[in-house]
Amino acid sequence: MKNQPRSIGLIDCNNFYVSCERVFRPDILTRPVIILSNNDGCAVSRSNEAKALGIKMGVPAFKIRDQVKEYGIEVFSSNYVLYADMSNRVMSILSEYSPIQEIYSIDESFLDLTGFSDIAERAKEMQERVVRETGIPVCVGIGPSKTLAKLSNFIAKRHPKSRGVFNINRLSPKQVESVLTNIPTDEVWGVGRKLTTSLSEFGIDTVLQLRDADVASMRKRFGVVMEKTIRELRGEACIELDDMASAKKQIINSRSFGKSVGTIEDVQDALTHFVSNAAKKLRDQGSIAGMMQVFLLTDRFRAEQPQYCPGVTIPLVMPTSNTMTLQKWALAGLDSIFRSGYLYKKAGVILSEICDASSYQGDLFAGAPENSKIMQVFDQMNARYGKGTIKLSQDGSRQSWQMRQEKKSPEYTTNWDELPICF
DNA sequence: TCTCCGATTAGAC
DNA sequence: CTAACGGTCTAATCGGAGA
Repeated sequence: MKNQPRSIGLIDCNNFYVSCERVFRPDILTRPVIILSNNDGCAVSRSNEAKALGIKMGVPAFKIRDQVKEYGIEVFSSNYVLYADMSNRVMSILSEYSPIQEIYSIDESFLDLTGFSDIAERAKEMQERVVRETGIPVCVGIGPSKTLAKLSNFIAKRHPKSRGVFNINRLSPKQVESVLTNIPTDEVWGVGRKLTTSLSEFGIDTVLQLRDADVASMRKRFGVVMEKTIRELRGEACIELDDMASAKKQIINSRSFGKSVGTIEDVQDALTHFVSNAAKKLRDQGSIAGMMQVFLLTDRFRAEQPQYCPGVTIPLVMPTSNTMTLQKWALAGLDSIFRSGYLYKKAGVILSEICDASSYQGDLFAGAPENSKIMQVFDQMNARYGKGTIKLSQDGSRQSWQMRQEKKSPEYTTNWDELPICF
């Protein structure tokens, strides 16, 4: 039993954001489509047609304006409410196919399929069910390690012959070699731009070369992550599936502004809003934070303007998740770093030193950790009557910094008011 | 010189 | 027409301060 290879599945939604939009827009099923990042900044999801037109991942929107016009590319702002809801539907279906699921990102899930005798049929079935019940097409990659499952998924996506399912465990060693020799190292999970360059200087350009490199010397040169990657490529499962959604160790809320702002009032308004969001996330995972950082950035793409990117770290003597307390400290921090005469493009807050709210013993003389009753009521009201029903006075009341989102589709699945059809 | 810790980097999506 | 290059998260590594 122990000698049987693990069968780890990696299910990845195809062009996820584009696919979500297409579910409600059958008219764009065969058209080039792209989805822009926050602030309508960069292309972060592309349909195959858009990829074929040469639209690169992450390209700034203004740089492809001409192609958008010439080819009639359909452009959408990010609609995270919709994507999150579609993701939940997909993940929920997938969860029925294994008791061990790790939801790795909004559009990817690992499943442990080890021990199932009918892996090929299961993979096929989950793929068909997801597309039938949600409209989202997915590919399934299977391998003895997470890294090889990811690589299998890449093969499934690239080779139409696989029909969206590929299991590297079914290949002979010879076949594996011929497959891996045709894939460049940068397709490997954990190998990014820098490593690709360094590896190439070492004469390593294909996945096969990387797999067969000497572990000891590679570790010495590139570190422990590289060693794990190589072992995983050899079929040794070094990275376990992480069943439980683990509590975040750091919570960031930051945003680029729709246009740069120069007054402290505008930055205060944005910052209090970011703190509200971050504190809500903190409470949702039942945590409190012991450290807060506040930062400001001017527009780094405007080299001719004076640049100033300050930040301040604020230790919280009494860890808390109370929005009002956190906002008070954030505004004090802002006062200490804000300088007029600059145009700020982005601001944000980082909560860290996060621990469990219930485990915190508190200061003997300070009494119990800050009474969180008021925040509980606050959260309950917003949950019941809708986000933003109650908020603190300063939170996001100005519009000056709001991000651009000019092409957002309706929240089809979660908001009656946005449905395009009148009943 | 060693250790600790915050800051930076690299990677993922 | 404006003006126009994202947001979170983790882990490893770097490098300075203090012991």
